[in-house]
Order: sequence, then C-alpha cells, then structure tokens
Amino acid sequence: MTRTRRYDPERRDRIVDAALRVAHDGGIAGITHRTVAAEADVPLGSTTYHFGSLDELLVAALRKANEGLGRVLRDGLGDAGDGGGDELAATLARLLGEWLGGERARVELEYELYLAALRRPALRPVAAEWADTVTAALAPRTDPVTARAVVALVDGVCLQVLLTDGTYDEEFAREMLARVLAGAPERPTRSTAT
Amino acid sequence: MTRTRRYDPERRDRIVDAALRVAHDGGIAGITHRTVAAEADVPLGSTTYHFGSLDELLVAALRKANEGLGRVLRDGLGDAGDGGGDELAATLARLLGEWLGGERARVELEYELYLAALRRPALRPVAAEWADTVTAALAPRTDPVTARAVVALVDGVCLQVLLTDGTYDEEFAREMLARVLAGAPERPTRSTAT
Amino acid sequence: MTRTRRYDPERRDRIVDAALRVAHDGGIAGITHRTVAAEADVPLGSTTYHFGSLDELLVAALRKANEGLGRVLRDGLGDAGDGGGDELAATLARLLGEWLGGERARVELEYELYLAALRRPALRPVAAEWADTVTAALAPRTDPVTARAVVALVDGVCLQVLLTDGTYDEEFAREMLARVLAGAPERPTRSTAT
Amino acid sequence: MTRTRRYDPERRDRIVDAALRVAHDGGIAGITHRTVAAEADVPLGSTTYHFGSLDELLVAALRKANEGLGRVLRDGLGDAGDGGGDELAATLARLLGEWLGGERARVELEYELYLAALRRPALRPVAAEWADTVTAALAPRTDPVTARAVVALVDGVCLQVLLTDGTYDEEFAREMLARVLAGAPERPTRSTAT
DNA sequence: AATGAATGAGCATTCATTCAT
DNA sequence: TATGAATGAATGCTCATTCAT
Repeated sequence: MTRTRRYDPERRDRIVDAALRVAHDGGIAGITHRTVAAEADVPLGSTTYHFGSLDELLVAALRKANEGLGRVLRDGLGDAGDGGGDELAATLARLLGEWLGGERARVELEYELYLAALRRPALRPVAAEWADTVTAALAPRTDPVTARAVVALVDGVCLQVLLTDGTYDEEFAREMLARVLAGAPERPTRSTAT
Repeated sequence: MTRTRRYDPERRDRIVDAALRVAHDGGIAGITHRTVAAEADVPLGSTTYHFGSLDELLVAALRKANEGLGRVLRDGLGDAGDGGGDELAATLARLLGEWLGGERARVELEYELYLAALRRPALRPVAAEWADTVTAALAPRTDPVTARAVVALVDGVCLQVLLTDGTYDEEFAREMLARVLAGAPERPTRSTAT
Repeated sequence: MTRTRRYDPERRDRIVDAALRVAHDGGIAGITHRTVAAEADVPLGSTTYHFGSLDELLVAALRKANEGLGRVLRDGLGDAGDGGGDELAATLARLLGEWLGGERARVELEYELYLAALRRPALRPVAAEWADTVTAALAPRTDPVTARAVVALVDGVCLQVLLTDGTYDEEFAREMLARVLAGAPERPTRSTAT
Repeated sequence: MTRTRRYDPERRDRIVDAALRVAHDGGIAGITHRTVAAEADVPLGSTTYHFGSLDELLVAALRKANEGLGRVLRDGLGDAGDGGGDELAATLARLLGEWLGGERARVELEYELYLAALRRPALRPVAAEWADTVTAALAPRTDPVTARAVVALVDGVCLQVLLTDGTYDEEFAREMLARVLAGAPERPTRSTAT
C-alpha cells in the first residue's frame, strides 16, 4: 500500500529541524508538539515518541543551533594572522558584525535558545557548551581567562543590540575588545587573571 | 463621605506586585490572569479589567522590577570616593558580587524580565530603560561610551553566572572591568593616582 | 442571539448527574472530562471550570450516590417493629435482598465508588461517610460496635454477590446477621465490644 | 545444543512479576505496557507478544498475587490447635492483624486486584478463586456456610480498615468472628472444650 | 520468534478572553 | 464599575495496539 510511511530513520532529525524552523519564526514559545509535528509533517505522536518531553526536544534543538557564532569565530579566526590584541580585536569586531548583520531571526533564535537556560535548568549544560565553544575558538589567541571575558563582552554587546533595537557599532566593539585583550598576559598560554 | 473610594488606585498596584511575586517564584511563564489574581487576592475579572492584556501587565511589572541592579550601583557608587578606573572597577565588582550574592530568584527575575524583551517588542523600551539606568549610574565616573561597555561586560558576566550555574568570581570581574575602564579617555588610566 | 446559553446556575449539578450516569454505564474508569461534558451537554471547559480536578468531581458524585443502601436501611428499619436481634436480622436480610435485587448497574456503581477510595485518598472521607450512614441507620437498634460489625458483614456479603456473579442468599444473610446481632449486649446503648 | 533456549518461559514470568511490582507501587491503573516493560527490563514489544491484551496480563498477575491472605490463613490455621469457635476466632483475628500489619501497599494491591473484578468480568473467576482459597483454609475448622460468612466478615473488616484510613481493632474482629463461629452447627459453640 | 518504531485517539488541565449580570 | 461564570482552543503527554523488519 502507498499509505505506509513506516520506518523513517531520519525522522528524529527532521523533527529537530522543524523545531528550529518553528522557533526561528515564532520564538521558543511557539515550539509545541503540535506546531513541530505539523512543520515536520509527521503525526503528533511521533514527536512525543522520539522525545520524552518538550525539554528534551529543546535541548536537541539548542545543541544543533549552538554552532552559529562559534563557527563564525572559529572559521574567521583560523584565517587571521597571529597578530597582537589589537588585530584580534579588529577581527573579532568584524566577525561579530558579519554575524549580527546576517538574518536577524537566526541571531535571535540562537540567543533565545541560549538565554532560555535561565529558567530551564535542563538547558544549562547546553548553554555552558555554547560558552565553551566560543571560548574554545578564542583559545589559541589569548589566555583562557581573557577569553572568558571576551565572551562576556561579546554577549553583552550582542544583548544591547538585540534587546534595544540598537545598531551594531563595530568601532565601539573593536575598541572595547582591544581594551580587554590588551590586559592579557604576554603569552596566550598563561592562565592567571592578574 | 461614607462611601469607600470608588476608583481604587491601589488595586492596580497590588496586581502588579502580585505579578512580580508570581514571576519571582515561577518565572514569567507562571504569570497568568489566574495566578496573579489569586496571588493578589482579587477577583479574576479584576486583572483583565485593569490591564487590557497580559503584555500590558507584563510591561508594568518589568518597569517596576527594573530598578534592582541600577539602584545597587547608584547607591554604591554614590558613596565611593572619586578614585581612578582601578578603584571604580573594584567597587563595581564588589557591588556586583553583593547583588548576585543576594537571593538568586530575585536576580533571575530581573534578568528574565530584561531578556524577555528579545521576543516581545512591547518590552524593548523598558529593556532600554534598564540599560540606561545602569549606564546613568556610571555616568559621573567615566565617559558614556566606556559606561556602555561596562554595562555590556556586566551583563555578560552576570549571564555566565546565571546560565551556567557558575559562581561569581569577583577578582575576575574586577580585573576585566579595570581593563575596560583603563582605556577611558579623560580619566586617569593605569596610573594609581587617587 | 439564540446562541447564548450563559448563566446556568444548575450547571454544576447537571455535571454531577451526568458523571453518575456515565459511571453507571461504563464504570468509574469511564468518567473523563470529555465523556461527562458530552453526557451533560455542556462544553468541555465547563467541567474543568466547575471542578478543579477529576477527583473533585468524583467526590461530588460519590457523595451524591452515597445514599442508596443507607436510605434503604433507614427507611426500612424505621417501619420495622422493635423486635429482638433475630427480627432485626430478618429485616436487614430482606432489605438487602431488595436493594441487591434492584438494578445491578446501580448497585455496582455505588459499590464501585465506595471501593475506589482504596486507591484514591481523596475519596476516603466520603467512603467513611458511607459507612457512617449505614451505621447510623442501625444505631437505634443495636450498639455501635455491633452496628459496625453488621456493616462489615453486609459489605462482605454484597462483595461476594457482586464479585463472583453469585446470587444473593437471603437465608444465609439472615442467619449470619442474627449470629452477629445475638452477641450484642442487652441494651442497644451499651458500646463495649465484649 | 549451543543454542540458548528459543522459547523462553522465564520471560513471561518476569513480565508478570514486573506487573505486580508496578501495581504494588502505583496501583492497577499504573499497569501499562510501557511501565511493565520498563520494570521487567524487556522490550516493549515483548509484553504485547506474550500477552494478547492488558487484561490477559492482569489476569495472570491477579492469579499470582492471589495467595497472600489465603496462605497466611492456611499456614496459621494449620499450626493452631483444634480448639472451639472462640479459639479459632482469636487465631483468625491474630492472623488478620499480622497480615494487615504488614506492608500496606501489599495489602492494598491484593484487595485492589480482588475488587477490580467488580467491573472486569474477565477477573471474576479469579476473584472467586480468591474467596475459595480463603474458604478452603477454613474448611477443616468449621462448616462451609459458616466459612463463607467468615470470609464475608473478614472482607468487610479489611475494607473498613483500608477504605477509611482506620486502624485494625483485633479485639473487635475477634469478638465478631466468635459470634459468627458460635452459631456453627456441628462444632462446639461457646463451650471451651479443647 | 521477537522487536521497537510508529500512530491516532484520548487524556487532564490551563488559559486568555468574553460578557451577562 | 466590577465581577465571575463561561468557553473554545490549545497544551504536554500517555497509551494500546499495529506492523515492517
């Protein structure tokens, strides 16, 4: 019969993708079993079968979306020369600008999933991974403590842009990143804060 | 004369306070007409009567909750001496520690309301106010651009603490705030002149 | 408009009645918000509005159904003369026979609601009321302790009939009730077991 | 020779045991293919493979759980001397106390399975077996009719304890059992002859 | 023979909002 | 002006059962 659609091993992945699409359009709040099932064109029961709870689905989605900024930084920094803090700051500011300049909804989605961890403990580990990914991308270029501060500054700058309908000011970001990076100890491998 | 006041202005405030208490305990998602009405001990219809929609109530609540960190900084910085960037950094780091060290739920609530603006345009102006309040507290001590960067860094540091179950590292915050403040144009930079 | 059906003060009662009708036909397990709403011809939301939970509805239904056997005994014993234990036993056995001889589904319903208390603590108090009602009907004719034993024996006899597709043996019931009643202390008001 | 047994008879038993454990903890209502399969640590399909329906599994479980009170009585009465009704009543009351004094959940489970027969005709024969088992344990000590009444009284007393959160009153049970047994035809009645 | 992916029906419950009073 | 009864839509989730493998 043509009716059977049984055994679809990629079903799980398709559901996660659908969830990301839903969140992309309507925010995390829009993710429900029903909306996701409809978007993925699978029966409702399929979403609850593959994911024990919505949180589980959310974690999977967050994990998949996680790579946006991290990849941008990793790719962008890989090419850059091994200059000093000022050059690194300029590169970071430029990459950030490229990322923020992309589709707004995509950026919002990534940050919304990240920030959702505030009230959903289940997402905390994945949020930590997100921070780690970005930190790791910076690792080869500065010490871990400074890298952590860069992540914080980047997060704060992005938040200002996203939350206040502001525009990204690349020069501002470059300057402030430079200040943070300027204080780094001489060799990237050093890891003490002071 | 014998009539109790017809137009009860306290009623509205009590509802807002109840909404904050509800959000404090169960997050923004916990705010519904029912929970708020129950918490405020007012009839269900009263919440829909005084607030045309839930968003309207949310905005009122956000505006009221907004003053936490801002007030901490304003009060704390008012007392502090007019030292250089390093001293300011130390003071800020200390104040931040005090704020984050307080009741976790209160801190989460303030940030949750702030971050909710990401997906609710109605909250954007209030989120901007939040940032402005913190910036204003810093205004007398550094230039506006640096103040904005400080706000970004503070946000990022708070986020790392809140989103990853991490602990606040005051020394780390002090060091990084010092780096950002050190680059400010007019004020003394790295020199230790009091 | 003819559409409006608002303000129906008897709505709550009608829902309880519908629940009893549903349980009558399909057992307690058949009681769901949907089946009851359909039976009562009210919107689904109406059942959850009037009863905070299914248990609450169940308690109301159980309380309403509670009076079956109790009323039979109260009415039947009221008429009977003030004979000794043997006469009381005969009367009880006859009344029990009349009650069990009625519509089977009704008897099952009453016992099912009563027995449901085993796993639903919320129903325990109502089940206790049930036992108290029957005990109270016997109170004027014997001492409380014996009355309690009569209730136990009656319950056990009914159970045998209901659970094993057996037939009610009035003579058997009369004999055993007489044995229990024969041991009662001389005066009904006495309340010691021995 | 080298093949592990194809037809695995233990599997079926393990599933029944798991079902009893599930019912023990969460009541009959907690028995589902999923919970049982998880508890038995067998694949989901295994439960539907070995049991055509849930009722079939339930019957198997009920039959296995059936022996609790019956065994207590058989064992306990076997040892006891061949005393008269009063001694038998005392022994029965003591045994009942021991059984009810054991783990509450176990007692509830046994009665719940027994009472479930009220609405599930498939369980009726097994419920009848339950009554027969208890009756059989009493058979050597009194006449069949009195034994049946004893079972009824025991059931009623247990029900009062289980349904009303009451406490078991051994003296009460002893007295009432004695009254019923005293009326038995052949055996010595109130006389204490050993 | 055995399994686990799949599914459609159904569940209790929550909710924002409406509107008759 | 103020309220609470009413409601339809939606939500997360569970389940017995089927059936391709």
